[in-house]
Amino acid sequence: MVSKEPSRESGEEGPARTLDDLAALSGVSRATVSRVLNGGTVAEDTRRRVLDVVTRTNFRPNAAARTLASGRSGVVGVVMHIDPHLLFQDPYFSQLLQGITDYLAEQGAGMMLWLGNRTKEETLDHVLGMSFLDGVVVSANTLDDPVVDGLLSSSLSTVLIGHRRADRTASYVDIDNEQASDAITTHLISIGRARVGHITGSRGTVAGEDRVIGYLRAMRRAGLNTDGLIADGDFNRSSGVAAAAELLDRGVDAIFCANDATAAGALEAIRGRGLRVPDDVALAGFDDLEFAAHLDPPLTTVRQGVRQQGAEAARALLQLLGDPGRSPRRVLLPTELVIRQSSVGGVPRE
Amino acid sequence: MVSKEPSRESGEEGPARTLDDLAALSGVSRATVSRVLNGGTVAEDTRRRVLDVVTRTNFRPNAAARTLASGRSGVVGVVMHIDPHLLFQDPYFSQLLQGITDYLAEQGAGMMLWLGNRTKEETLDHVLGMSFLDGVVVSANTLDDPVVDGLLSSSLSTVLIGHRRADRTASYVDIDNEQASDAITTHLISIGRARVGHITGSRGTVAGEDRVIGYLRAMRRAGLNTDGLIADGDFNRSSGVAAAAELLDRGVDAIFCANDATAAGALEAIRGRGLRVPDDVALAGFDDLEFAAHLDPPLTTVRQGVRQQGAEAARALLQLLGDPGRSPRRVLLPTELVIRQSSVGGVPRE
DNA sequence: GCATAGTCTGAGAGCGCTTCCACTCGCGCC
DNA sequence: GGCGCGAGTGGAAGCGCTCTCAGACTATGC
Repeated sequence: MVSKEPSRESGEEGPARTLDDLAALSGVSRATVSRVLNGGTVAEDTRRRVLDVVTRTNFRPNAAARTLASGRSGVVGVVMHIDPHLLFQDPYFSQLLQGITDYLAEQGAGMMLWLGNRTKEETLDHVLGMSFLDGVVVSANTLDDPVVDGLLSSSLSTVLIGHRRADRTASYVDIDNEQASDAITTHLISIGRARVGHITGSRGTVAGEDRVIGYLRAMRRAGLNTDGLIADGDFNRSSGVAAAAELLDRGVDAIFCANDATAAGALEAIRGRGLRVPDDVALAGFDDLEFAAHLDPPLTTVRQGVRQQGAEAARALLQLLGDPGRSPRRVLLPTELVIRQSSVGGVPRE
Repeated sequence: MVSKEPSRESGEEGPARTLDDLAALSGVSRATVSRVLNGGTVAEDTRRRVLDVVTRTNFRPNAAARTLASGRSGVVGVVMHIDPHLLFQDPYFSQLLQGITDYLAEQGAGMMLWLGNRTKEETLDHVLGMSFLDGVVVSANTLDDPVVDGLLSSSLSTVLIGHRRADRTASYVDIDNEQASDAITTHLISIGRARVGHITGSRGTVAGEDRVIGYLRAMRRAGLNTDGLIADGDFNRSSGVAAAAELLDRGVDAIFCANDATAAGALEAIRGRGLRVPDDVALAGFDDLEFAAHLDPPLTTVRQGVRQQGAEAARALLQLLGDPGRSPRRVLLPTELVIRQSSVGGVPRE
């Protein structure tokens, strides 16, 4: 004969699988149990009684049912549509991802991840297919990206990492690439360099283009000519070697590279010609990755908190979800000019 | 007056949000729509009619409702409880992750990811809290891991990457570390080395321990003494430098390192003493990471398809989910002995 | 011609939760 | 003493889907 009413004394109860089970066990209605679990107003002793049963039975609410009934899942998507090889290679992306996962984990939010294994169309389809997602953080590196477009035009709350010049309605987190490039270029000018070259990042990326703009702005303001002083790179070391060679042929006394990896390549090229840094050619990068401080000479660069960018993006998304009426969140994170010996040789200033 | 029956001619329909909407639009019942969407038996022209409406309205089924009703979500968890720094640093983990994500994406399965940002208890709690997960792939590196224990004792279908000697019931994917270590050690013996040293991986890891066992087995079989020939490492380059120094002091004519990174460190130490590889000391690693072939001399090592391991784990999980009655899946992937000049100097054999 | 089998479809009962609404108290107020 | 009020609670209606069941109808066999 099976007793329907489990004994209160026994620590051993049938596992409670539903709110109704809990309700029966603690002698209240399902609605009250739900209130206890979700922080509604419940009398203190009722709450305690229910919570006691919850912990004793090791109850876990059914996430699907919860999502269906409430319309929110507590899960957000993270889309980094980048070649996974690059994703894990390039500290930029891995730090970004770390910043995001840290913040989300801290806030108790779940995360689904899409990397660039598939075509953009497939990825977009997969993400939108996960209809329970509350929102999504997406890396927007290139000026034009169907994944980003698709997400923005969907009903999903979306926060971009990196922004798009054309769009003034989307929420995003980014750094002010123009301003930072302007600042570091101005620094190179301020130490007496007049023929400052620039090795660009990948054309078609927001960061790459904006850094060119900042560079040009600084040069123009100083009344300096930039003819032939811009060489195309692609954010990779090898492109730095080639582009630096070009610029050296044309005669430069400083090179501002779109990122640190490129600068490392440029350094190699400069050295290869027997020139000295910074005496003959001053050098600057962008990112302040770990190795930048350990180059010889240590690299002048722009420090951007990549991890922080990830965390900020996640935070912006959660804020947006918490208050849907809220206007788009636009966050421009500050950067810091880090001057080292590759530009001011005699004056180590770390 | 609002027409309940949308005109068939108009390409412009109200967005269909539910199966009932679709049913109304295509003049069938909700059950039939569901059958169309899930591959039930439906008359061909009915199916076409419904699918037409589905695409026209750009319908996306509600994943939460689907999960609630069916009990499966199409989403699996991936738990790699490793310091994220290490995760992105070490090609082993990133390749594993790539293998998993590739396979899952290909199969149309969703993926939630947990990295080692939190304590193991928190992670376990998060994962189990996502009650809609169909199953989970978890990396089991250490002999003892509360996350792995917790998952195995939960009701969640679980596949381990790496296995646990004590457990003969869990599903796992692994390589035969013992056999592979035995083979590479035997190779070193076969080229005439008698004092073969071993630099271990991290103690407490399955891979580390099993490689020691394989090494010992080979040495014993050959009747060789191993006293003082084992030095502790931790899978990192720097530990290879230190441990190799130890072994060289004790006199060895070959060193088998628990992985390639350690071998790179050992190579450095050997060179540092002015000794030649392989003439004075033959060297072998494990993993066959990209750089192994580009060391000087190229490194003899064991190739394990890490990416494939990830893919196999994902596949094993999906198989398990497809047929719950099925007995645990235990997959031991083959490894390949890659002999290069660090052991057989004169005979390049790539 | 009728029983039988096979094919296709609709009705409807959930899945486990949230949340609106209404109801019951006990309290302080005029 | 009656009233309003707020706090606490239960009832019940969904959320959007799956899936069993039974029914309708057609094809087949004897």
